[in-house]
Amino acid sequence: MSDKTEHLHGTLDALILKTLSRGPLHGYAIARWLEDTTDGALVIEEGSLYPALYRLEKRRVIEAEWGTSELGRRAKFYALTPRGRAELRQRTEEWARFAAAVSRVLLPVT
Amino acid sequence: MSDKTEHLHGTLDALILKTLSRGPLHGYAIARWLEDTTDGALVIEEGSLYPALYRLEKRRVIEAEWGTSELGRRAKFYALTPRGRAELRQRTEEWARFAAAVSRVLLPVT
DNA sequence: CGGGAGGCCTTGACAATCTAGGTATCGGTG
DNA sequence: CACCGATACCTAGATTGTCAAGGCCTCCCG
Repeated sequence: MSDKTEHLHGTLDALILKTLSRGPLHGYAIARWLEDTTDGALVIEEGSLYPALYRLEKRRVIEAEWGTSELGRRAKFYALTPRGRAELRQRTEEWARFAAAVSRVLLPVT
Repeated sequence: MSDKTEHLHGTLDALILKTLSRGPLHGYAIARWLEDTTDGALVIEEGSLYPALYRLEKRRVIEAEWGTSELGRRAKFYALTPRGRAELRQRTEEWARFAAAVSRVLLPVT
């Protein structure tokens, strides 16, 4: 239905961090939230999501804790660490610069 | 000096096509032009560029012809095919949607 | 003569994503 | 009751595209 999401490359981490910046969430909810708030423009495959979460946890930019979801299911909640906030700031800035550069090239009508 | 350009993933093809949309250029000039017009925000490594050009040529969205550069050197000039123009349109649209979605998530201050 | 810039190319490593599976629980429906 | 879809997690393997680092050749300039 929608795009090749290969674009995500290098962006997923930032998206996850940003999603968590409004409070802890479990993995499934992160994917849901991203897809919902972008009206399906972003599709987060579970095969990308969980490895990404694991990476981020290992680098201590997020931390995990088992809990119970809104629907009463066992779920692992992730929260941003201070390092995570710092990294989010930096990644966001990188994205902004990159996106601006690409848009400057791509969007002008020739 | 500048960013990790890993972001390029999936975007390089579109950037090349767009660069060629203003007329044939040789590989080296494509990289130069992209870096210049983005003030160095985009850095195109030759190890990414030439494989990309080869891919695009094989898919017949660009075609190559040997010629002579402005400086009198042997150089391979690439030109957009009709299929290339179509693909450029499509890729540009995809990028726009993707970038809009990511920006919508990433840029709001929380 | 040496070196840098212009030009092209390739090999191998690496990193991130996707595909496609798997597990388990719960709620609703035929 | 049997089943299926949604919720929730996880993983192995293939794929892909980028990067790093090299090599090649020619021209020009100091």
